[in-house]
Amino acid sequence: MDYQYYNPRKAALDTARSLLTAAAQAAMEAGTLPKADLPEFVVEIPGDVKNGDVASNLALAGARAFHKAPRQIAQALCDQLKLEGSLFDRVEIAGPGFINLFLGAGWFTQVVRAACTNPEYGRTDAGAGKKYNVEFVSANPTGPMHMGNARGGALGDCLAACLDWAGYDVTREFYINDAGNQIQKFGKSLAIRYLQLFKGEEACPLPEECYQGADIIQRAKEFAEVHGDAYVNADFETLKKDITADALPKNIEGLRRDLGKYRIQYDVWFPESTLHESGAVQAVVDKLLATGACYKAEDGAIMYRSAQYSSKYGVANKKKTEDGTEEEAKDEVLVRANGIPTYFAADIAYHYNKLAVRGFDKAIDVWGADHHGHVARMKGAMDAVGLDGSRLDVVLMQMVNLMRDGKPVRMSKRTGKAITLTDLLDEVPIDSARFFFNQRESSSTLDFDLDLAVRNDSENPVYYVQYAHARICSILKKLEENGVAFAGAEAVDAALLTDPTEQALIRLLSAFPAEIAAAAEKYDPARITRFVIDLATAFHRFYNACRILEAEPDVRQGRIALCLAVRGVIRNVLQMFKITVPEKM
RNA sequence: GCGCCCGUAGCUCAGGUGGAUAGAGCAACUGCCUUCUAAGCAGUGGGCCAGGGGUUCGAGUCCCUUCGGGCGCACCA
Repeated sequence: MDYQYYNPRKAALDTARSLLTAAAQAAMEAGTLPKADLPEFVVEIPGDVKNGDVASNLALAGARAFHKAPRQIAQALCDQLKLEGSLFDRVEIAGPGFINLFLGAGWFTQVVRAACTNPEYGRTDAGAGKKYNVEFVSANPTGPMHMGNARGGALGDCLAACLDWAGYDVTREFYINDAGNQIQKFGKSLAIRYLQLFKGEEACPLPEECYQGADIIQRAKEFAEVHGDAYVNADFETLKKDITADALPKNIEGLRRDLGKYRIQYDVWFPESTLHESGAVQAVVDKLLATGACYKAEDGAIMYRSAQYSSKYGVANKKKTEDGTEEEAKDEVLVRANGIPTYFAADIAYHYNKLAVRGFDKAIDVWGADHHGHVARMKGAMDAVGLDGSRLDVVLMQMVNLMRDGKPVRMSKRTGKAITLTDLLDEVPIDSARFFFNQRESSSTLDFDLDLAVRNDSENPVYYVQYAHARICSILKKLEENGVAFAGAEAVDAALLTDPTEQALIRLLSAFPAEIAAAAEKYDPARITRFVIDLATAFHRFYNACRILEAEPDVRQGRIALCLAVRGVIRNVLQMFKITVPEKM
């Protein structure tokens, strides 16, 4: 059998649903149930295995439609269930009328065989090759990256991996904000720092609104080393332009290098400046003017009627006026009176580029929750330019609290400034950082325990998972040394794996492809982190309950297959998330 | 004021489109290595799921509301 894209959990649920549907039809034809439209019903994996492998509430949900007691309906359905040749070999009516189905040994055998032979077990074609663009971090190239970027990097990269494994055609993208106000501010800060080198700080003080970081001084020094004082008496705008041209590429390269160290490789680095240069920004503004979504204000600025497009995607932000009363959300500026477009204008052009020019089916943006106010207007803007706002999804992630000794830490001891991504990675292993940032759903604030992240023991969940992998490698080596070889998946019979820990392990293994698909659908890679911890736990339990080397040969073959399967799944998860996969610890 | 996120064990958190007795880890206590990695496992205790209303066979989950905490409401990005 070909196990490519095999999803055993989905197979079980889909089979159960169609068996029940067929049974309901048969019961209606046989007259044991009155003819009626089939109600909506649930087919699910119960929390407790005593309640079956798959359970359905069809009889409960159908009480009204069939005018019968749920247990009677359940009986009528079970009388018509054709389990022969299906994945199931037993059915039970329980409690108020639940129908509980029990999977046969054949299904368990398939799961183990698939998981131990298919090196890409977990991969499915659920995404049908749709083109998805995941844009994340997109930090300003004007300074170092912060904790939000650290979380966003781990989240975006691992989300992209989940989408890839779920069968989407994924592009990882970084949007370089190399145009606009903050670049002007960047240039001004650099220029002043440069002049200070020759004239002293008193002669040209750095204004409050400029970037205060030491990195700016460093770049100014680098420029001075090459050009000396040649620019001291030059026109200030010329200095700004030339020093920006020198420093900006270095900063972008720095972002690339730091993110690379964090094991993030982008497919596309997209510079905002190209949208201005190519006329793409102008083009969307013209388009919006032509449709009437935009108009020219008295002072010459181009305004966009934001609210009427964004209301579909959420309530528009109300503005508060000085006397405390509210007014309707006012129109937004796309091009200032001085002719310079706002960030929003460029952003519309950028997302238009993703969806219309490059033809992505979906654009997913990972944003800090502090930008949530922009989600509705951005989606609305997609409608306004003639696209579909639902093709843009925004994953909002909440803040990170760094914790040390149980207390939040805000500032770096070394620099006295906010802790940067580089600071974090100097202190904490990259494995821990990537794992920890994906332990919580993005919608929850995340406490990052610095003490825990550096620990080399089982309390650190990343070590716990890695240890399970190393332990399996060690067992397999031991077997090899004892001349015990794996006879191949076809020899595996899961009916011999009857220990509760073995059954639990197989059930978990069976869920892996569905878990990845769910992570992709919900944009939530954290569930894979939790899954792999659960899998490691289930393995350690199995290891303590069952001997492998001394087991009966047929049982031993099954247990070796379990080891291979678990090793493969842990390896796949860690590799997806770009975490080291140690064979020895 | 308006909007978004959160509120579950002492702490950090899980709890598919409502389902059966609300689960882990940490912390506390008790056991398990002459046997494949003890960086592991087993067990014990611990809960008005923030409060109050609703919806129904059935609510931690859905609706309304109150109270706490975080984050936003720029011709910044």
